[in-house]
Amino acid sequence: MPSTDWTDPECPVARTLDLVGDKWSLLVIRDAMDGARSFTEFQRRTGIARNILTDRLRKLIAHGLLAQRTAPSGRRQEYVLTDVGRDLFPVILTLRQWGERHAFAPGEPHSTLVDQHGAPVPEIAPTSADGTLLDTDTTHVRKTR
Amino acid sequence: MPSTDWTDPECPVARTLDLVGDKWSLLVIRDAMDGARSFTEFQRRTGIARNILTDRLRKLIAHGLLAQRTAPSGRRQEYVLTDVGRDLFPVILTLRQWGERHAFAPGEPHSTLVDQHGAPVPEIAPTSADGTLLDTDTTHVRKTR
DNA sequence: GCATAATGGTTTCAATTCGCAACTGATTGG
DNA sequence: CCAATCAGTTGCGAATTGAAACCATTATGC
Repeated sequence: MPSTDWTDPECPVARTLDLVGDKWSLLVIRDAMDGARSFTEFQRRTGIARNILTDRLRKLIAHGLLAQRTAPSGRRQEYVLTDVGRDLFPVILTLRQWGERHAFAPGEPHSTLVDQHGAPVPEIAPTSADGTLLDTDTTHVRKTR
Repeated sequence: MPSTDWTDPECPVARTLDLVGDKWSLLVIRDAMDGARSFTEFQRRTGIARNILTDRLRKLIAHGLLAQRTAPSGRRQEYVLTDVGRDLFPVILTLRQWGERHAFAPGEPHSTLVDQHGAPVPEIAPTSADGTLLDTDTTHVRKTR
């Protein structure tokens, strides 16, 4: 099932980017997480061209991030996140938080992610098992042995 | 300085993707985080075409994620992450962890991110202020007021 | 019952992006 | 001086993208 020619086969970052590493795929995922179900709804929210939307939906389905099914009501199609797709939540969240920090002028308004009680979602901070903060300087990649 | 025509101006996710939402930019960032400094080193690690690498380095510099400077030793150029670029660490990490979970067959080997003591970096789990786990179902976007 | 719109596409075609390969110009090493 | 390396630039064909038009089914209005 998976695409066999990875950009960098043993790097998980590169494999993920081979699957969703373009602007539209991740925006489709974002909107699916926020409740979009139908072709037209994705098109309206993202503003993506329809042929590209067709292509991206197919690819996401082919890779198991979305499932296509006939809507319970009429004969509509609907596109819902699978568990695999839903598991991109931390990716979308970190993209959002970076954007909030660095892609807006100070004081410029933007949408916010809130929990069930309406409280803003706290910023994600990668920590080691012992609780110390992790960043570029305190981690490194160990190649496959 | 920033690009003025955003795909979706008030969504931080969309803004971030406008800046780094392509495969190559994020792979360059990944390699910069893992120690790459020179044009040739980026080219060797990513396998990217050189004209595309030129373009991506320029864009990342223009948006303030990379800084270009003359290397301390000779008269070589080097490209180093700014604080803004370094702050993409959680994004790269979540992309990596999703890939580890879903883009490899069970038992298939892949590189791993470890901390200074060689311990694997734990998986990131978004939590609310009170410590409860957050996901797609327990959060939603609040539009700008 | 007929017109009209929406839904989920496909087709067409122009523009953009991509990547290979060749060339450049400035250094560096021997 | 000669060869190699570095950091590109240029040219060009191929692949990808995007806007708009078209199409075949259902729904909906009146």
